[in-house]
Amino acid sequence: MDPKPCCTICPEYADTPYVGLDMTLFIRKFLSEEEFHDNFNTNDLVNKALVCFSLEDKKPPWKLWGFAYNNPGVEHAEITVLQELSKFWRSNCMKKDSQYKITLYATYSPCLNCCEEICRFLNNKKEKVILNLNISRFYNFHDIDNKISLKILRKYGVQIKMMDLEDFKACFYLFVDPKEQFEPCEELNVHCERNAIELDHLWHELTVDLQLLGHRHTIRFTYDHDQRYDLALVIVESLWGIVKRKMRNIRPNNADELKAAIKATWASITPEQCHRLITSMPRCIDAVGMLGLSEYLEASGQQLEERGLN
DNA sequence: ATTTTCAAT
Repeated sequence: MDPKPCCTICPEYADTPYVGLDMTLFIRKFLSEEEFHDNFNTNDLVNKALVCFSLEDKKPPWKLWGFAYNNPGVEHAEITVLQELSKFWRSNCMKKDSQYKITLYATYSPCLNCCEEICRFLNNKKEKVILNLNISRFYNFHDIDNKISLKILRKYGVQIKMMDLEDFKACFYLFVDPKEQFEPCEELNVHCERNAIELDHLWHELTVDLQLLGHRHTIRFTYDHDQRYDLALVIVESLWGIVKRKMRNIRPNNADELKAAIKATWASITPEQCHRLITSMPRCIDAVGMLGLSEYLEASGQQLEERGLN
């Protein structure tokens, strides 16, 4: 059995010199029923990722659709899909006043890098683009980055949902052919419910992985739902890569100490680093400006002033 | 952790 997906390249791309993508992208092709069940499966171990995608404007039919697998060691599936969408954007006249909707059904939640690429993709669009991301299971949720990245995506307005029975069904009927009746895999509802709860927790918690700081266990603590605090923490989280490096030698003993350490670390972030955040996350910073959160951004007040946000 | 996770200890 070949563990890789069947490797026929779409005829219309047969002479396209794709590097690293030629075996993983399928445009206007349906999944086989077997592929669907192998990948959109909440029970078995799956060491590959699959993303089904569709692009539509206000009226049907889909402008572009298909699916992509990851290219082992080269590219995650999301990147392949984004590249294809970008290519479509470049080679078609997109109407500025139109509203585009991208729907993704992904077997794994996107990693930090993929989330950043999704943000970049959305940032580059002048048109209104709604992105619906339906996820079948979490990707390596032990790694804090894969949680924080979802929060960043959400702040960007991406509609994120852990797939429920209806979503699996919808994905099946949209992307599989030939197909029989949809058969949910065992325990699907149980897994879906757990996933939905997990995602809801994620939205309402600041999760900090103390393993990174030399502790053995991950500590999860909730913060209040005050929107200002929420946003401030999301900004801290978005800078987590920097914070992580800066906090290497700090050993907080409890959640309060940890919070204080994060706050202090945040305050020590340089304007240059903050500038990088501002340019990569304008929507987040806009929200900060609107809500008068600049006190949380003292270290970068200069940058905010320049942009007229405080 | 529910968890072998976009492979390859």
